[in-house]
Amino acid sequence: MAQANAQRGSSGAAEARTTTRIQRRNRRIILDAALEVFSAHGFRGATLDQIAAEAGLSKPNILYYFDGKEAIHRALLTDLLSTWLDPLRMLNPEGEPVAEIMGYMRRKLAMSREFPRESRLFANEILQGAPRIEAVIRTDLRALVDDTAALLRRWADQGRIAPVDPYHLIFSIWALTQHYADFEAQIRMIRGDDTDPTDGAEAFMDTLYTRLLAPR
Amino acid sequence: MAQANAQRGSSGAAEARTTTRIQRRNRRIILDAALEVFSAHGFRGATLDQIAAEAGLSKPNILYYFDGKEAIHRALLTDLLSTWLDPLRMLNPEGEPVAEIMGYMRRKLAMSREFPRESRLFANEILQGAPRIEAVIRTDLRALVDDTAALLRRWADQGRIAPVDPYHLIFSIWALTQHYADFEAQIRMIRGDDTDPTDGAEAFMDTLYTRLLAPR
DNA sequence: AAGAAACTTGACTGAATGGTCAACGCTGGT
DNA sequence: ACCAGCGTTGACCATTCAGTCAAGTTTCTT
Repeated sequence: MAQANAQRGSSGAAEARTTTRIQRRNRRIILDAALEVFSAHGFRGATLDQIAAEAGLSKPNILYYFDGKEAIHRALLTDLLSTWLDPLRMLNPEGEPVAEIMGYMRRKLAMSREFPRESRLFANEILQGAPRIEAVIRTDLRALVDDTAALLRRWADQGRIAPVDPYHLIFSIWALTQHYADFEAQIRMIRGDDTDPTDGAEAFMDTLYTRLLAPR
Repeated sequence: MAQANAQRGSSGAAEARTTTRIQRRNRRIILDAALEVFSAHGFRGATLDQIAAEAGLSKPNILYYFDGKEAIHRALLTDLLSTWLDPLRMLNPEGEPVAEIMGYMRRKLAMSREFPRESRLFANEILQGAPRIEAVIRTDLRALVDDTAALLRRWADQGRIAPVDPYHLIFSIWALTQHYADFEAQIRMIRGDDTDPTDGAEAFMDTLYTRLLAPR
């Protein structure tokens, strides 16, 4: 860790860093290439040369924009995390409970379909024990989940949804939606490579959660 | 690929290979150590030195028993796959449909709890696109799933379970059970490190599938 | 007991890979 | 038109890591 004048990110001092047009463009190109490579091969499996090739830039040029492999990975995860948690934040406590939960499920499934690379990047990180995002999970995500669980329990107490363990309800939505992105390879091999893995998934999950949550 | 007289595995010729006591013991030790390391760091992230250290053997000794890193990994996956598919094979077409499906779900969940390392090894492989087990998935697993799906559809046609997409039903069981092993780190960080991640999972899934499958 | 075969390892090697550096564009402001 | 500093890269390092080898030690068989 030394030079790299082209720093940005949350750790930079309060100077008015003038990011040029070229900087913005190249950083985006690099992050996109890195997402492609990291999500396909994992952190250790990815090489700077692969990222450079994918980005169409030279390796030293990559390192001109980022402090190292680790820094690129960190930048990706940081960007990802807020995006990843957004659907959960959009739960409206004032809304109709079942519709709200279904909406969350659909948003999450849509993200798996639209951002499978991000999903795999995240899955890889958690599989390794989440060493690089442990702090965020223990604080931000945990608080968000606790709040949501409390809301779900309130809804259950009011008899507006069936009483179920709110944590497992949330985990089940994560599990199902992640699965369609992370295990896409397996699903394709079983259902045929030409089928969209998420085909029918929404209908299935719709039925699943409608029956689970219907107040009795 | 050259020497390594201590070969075994499914590719060996039909000679009566006399595996000694030491060979059996050390191979088991190596595979166990490799499972530990591969499941924690992925294929590329694992090193032979780590495996050797974990096994308490020297690196050349590891290579005396296996043809290379790749061979160890292949051996693990091969061993794993049959174990992994067993619960599905145990579905009894003559049994009571809902009870059979619940039984499958419970067996799968039990495996996630008892063999989280195997689960993560498998998840890692699929995440990378399943390059090393693609053949088995496309043949054995696919056939097994197709058969099971046909059985489920028959049960639905007979009105013994609610009509649901059989493939997504199977995928959902995989997704939920794998999640508790593969995303254990995340679950622990959210629910507290002292809680068993699968606590309450069985009850939740029980409710979930009971309501989904109840004939209407 | 002794020879053969099985087992073990310290010391290497070659390739891959993250990162550095000095030198060379190129561009925008004046 | 010029030049300061941003942008770019070929050529290099240092380290890591899979795999080799020759020389040992242990175990089995008779």
